[in-house]
Amino acid sequence: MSRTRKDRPGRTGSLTMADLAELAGVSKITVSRALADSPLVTPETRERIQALARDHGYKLNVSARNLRLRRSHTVAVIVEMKPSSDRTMLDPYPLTLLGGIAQELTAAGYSVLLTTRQGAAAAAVQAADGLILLGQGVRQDAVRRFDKLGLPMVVWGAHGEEDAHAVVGSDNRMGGRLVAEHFLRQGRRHPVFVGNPSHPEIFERLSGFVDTLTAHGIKPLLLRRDEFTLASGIDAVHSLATRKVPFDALFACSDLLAMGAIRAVQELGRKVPDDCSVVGYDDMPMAAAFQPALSSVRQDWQAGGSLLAQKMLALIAGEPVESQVLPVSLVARAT
Amino acid sequence: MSRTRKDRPGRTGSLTMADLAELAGVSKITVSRALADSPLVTPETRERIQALARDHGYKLNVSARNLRLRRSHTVAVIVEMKPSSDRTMLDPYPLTLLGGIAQELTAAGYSVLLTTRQGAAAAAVQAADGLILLGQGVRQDAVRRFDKLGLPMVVWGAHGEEDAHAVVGSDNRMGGRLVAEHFLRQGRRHPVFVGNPSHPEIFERLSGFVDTLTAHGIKPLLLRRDEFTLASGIDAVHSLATRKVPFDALFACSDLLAMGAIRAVQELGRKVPDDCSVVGYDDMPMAAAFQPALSSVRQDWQAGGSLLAQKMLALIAGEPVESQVLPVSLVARAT
DNA sequence: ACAGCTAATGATATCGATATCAAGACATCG
DNA sequence: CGATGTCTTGATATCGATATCATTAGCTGT
Repeated sequence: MSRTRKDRPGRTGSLTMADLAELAGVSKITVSRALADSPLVTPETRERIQALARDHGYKLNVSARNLRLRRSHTVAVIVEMKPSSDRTMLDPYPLTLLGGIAQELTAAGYSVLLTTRQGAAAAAVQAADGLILLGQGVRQDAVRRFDKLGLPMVVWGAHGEEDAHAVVGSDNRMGGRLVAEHFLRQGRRHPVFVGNPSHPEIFERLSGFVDTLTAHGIKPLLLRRDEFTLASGIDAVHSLATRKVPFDALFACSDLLAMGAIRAVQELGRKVPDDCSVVGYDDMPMAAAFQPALSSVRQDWQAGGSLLAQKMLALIAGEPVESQVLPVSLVARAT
Repeated sequence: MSRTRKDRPGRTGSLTMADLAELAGVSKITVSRALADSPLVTPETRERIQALARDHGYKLNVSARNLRLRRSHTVAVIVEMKPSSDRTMLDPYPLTLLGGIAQELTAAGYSVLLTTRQGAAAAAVQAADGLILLGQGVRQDAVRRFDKLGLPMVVWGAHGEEDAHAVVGSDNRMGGRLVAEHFLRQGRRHPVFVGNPSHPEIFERLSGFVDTLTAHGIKPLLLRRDEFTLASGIDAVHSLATRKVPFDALFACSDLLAMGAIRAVQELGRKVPDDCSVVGYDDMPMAAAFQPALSSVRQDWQAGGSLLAQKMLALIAGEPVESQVLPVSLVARAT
């Protein structure tokens, strides 16, 4: 029984370049060149081999090529996906960041390898040409751990004092300041920040907010809420009411939280924005259709993703890359 | 100053098993076994080698292993990302599907390779152990094209008549029927469907909607809108008003569209739901906080993602897999 | 003591592609 | 006519891991 490669059991039934070479009566390397459109082979034989490859459904073995070329045209994106009640990357908005990254990288011919920090899958990360970290603070140990891989790396989040790598993030401090100024213009006396400041980005919003207000002699209250849900916003306001804490302005660090808060304030029989103004964060599309129309700080997640990807591509190309903060803007509507 | 990249001279900078072997005074294969916790090596030498690997920061070359083992522990997810005005996978909700997939697969030790249909990046797909297709209709040529790769494949979307592969999707027809019955119970006479029926899933919603209504002697109107935005919803209602078409019930195929429509209806001086009831789709979290509280068809994208992933894992394990439709439910609120 | 057995390790081939260098065919030029 | 150069193709080594089969050391049993 002749062992032709045609009758290999099962597998993918895929031929190798060696098979093609035999079929065409040339050597492997000629096949390799022909398929790569190398000018080193006669147009005639190139055509012939390419046709052969098409007809027989030849499929390149990417692992073999990656091994030989020592690059994978793949960028790993590592997201924080702890199943806790914390805001996870599985939320729609952080995922938008991923969408921006994917769009930019695939346009450049790169693939995106999506992984979590935990899990055995982390092994695959090492095959990547670069690393984008989402959802973990910059100073976390995770960042240092991945730094050890020696891969080009870009991080999304708050900026550290002395970052060893490029960081891209929204200007959260500016977001806090804009809202503070908004409240000051309205003459509010008892502003409250609602959110989870243990999250570095949100901490920055808080500090921009607090700094601006205290500079004007106003001392805001911090109401800590870990969840970014409607219920959490409602609950936050209830908590203020039962404690009889005075408040006339709320800065919630997500739109959902803000909407919940507004409903709760209204249920207390108080008017928004007359008795209490409210500002959210992210400016989701329906913020404008909310009643009353929600004021919110807009940050462009998708643009952030694109930027992360662009910096990554630059790093891979060996160019130097700087950290960058993306400006945010306050969209002042009714509340 | 940019210290973006570790500047090692020449080489890849990382050692290989051969290097470790030399350091430990054993052979490559012993190193391989030691690192794989194989019982074939003495616990003592295993410890020694593992310590050595740690100390020297040894990193496995995944491409090499993939080549040898002929599997990559990677599942490719191919999403439709055309930059048209169509609903793209970059929208938050379809991305949630991806979140579910990622969570399930990474928990099982697999990585997710995210790619678009176009682009050279498609090459990397062939290295995957399986393929999940999102965002393209089942009967599209794209599906057939990827089918040729001979990889385990699962598709998200509407179910075809005779599918050659496993399809998972929401029960869109049921969604349409539920809304139709809701309108019938309310005694509505002039229901309108707002959305883009060229999208197979949305076409199913439409047909479930229409079939149920016509069975009760009511003929709904189709108002075609391609975008899933607030503006589009507003515009849709305006178009009805200027054409003086009578309507007393709107079924919008996204919540955003529904919210825009509601605002437009209210601006016309008509009451929701008294003069016109409205139902959206997806039941986004803030649907409940909308005023009036939005009724919506709930579909669990993330669960869909998990299910896709589970079926993929089963396929990879060689088990047979059936197509499946996920039930949806109508969350009837004020509108 | 010697055949027979297990435990631990190693030599070699292999996965499928590409880089390097060499070689044959053919044309050009002094 | 021989030397040189260009064009096309090929033989071989290599990337870094693992499978297979062979080998050695240590142990038991009668």
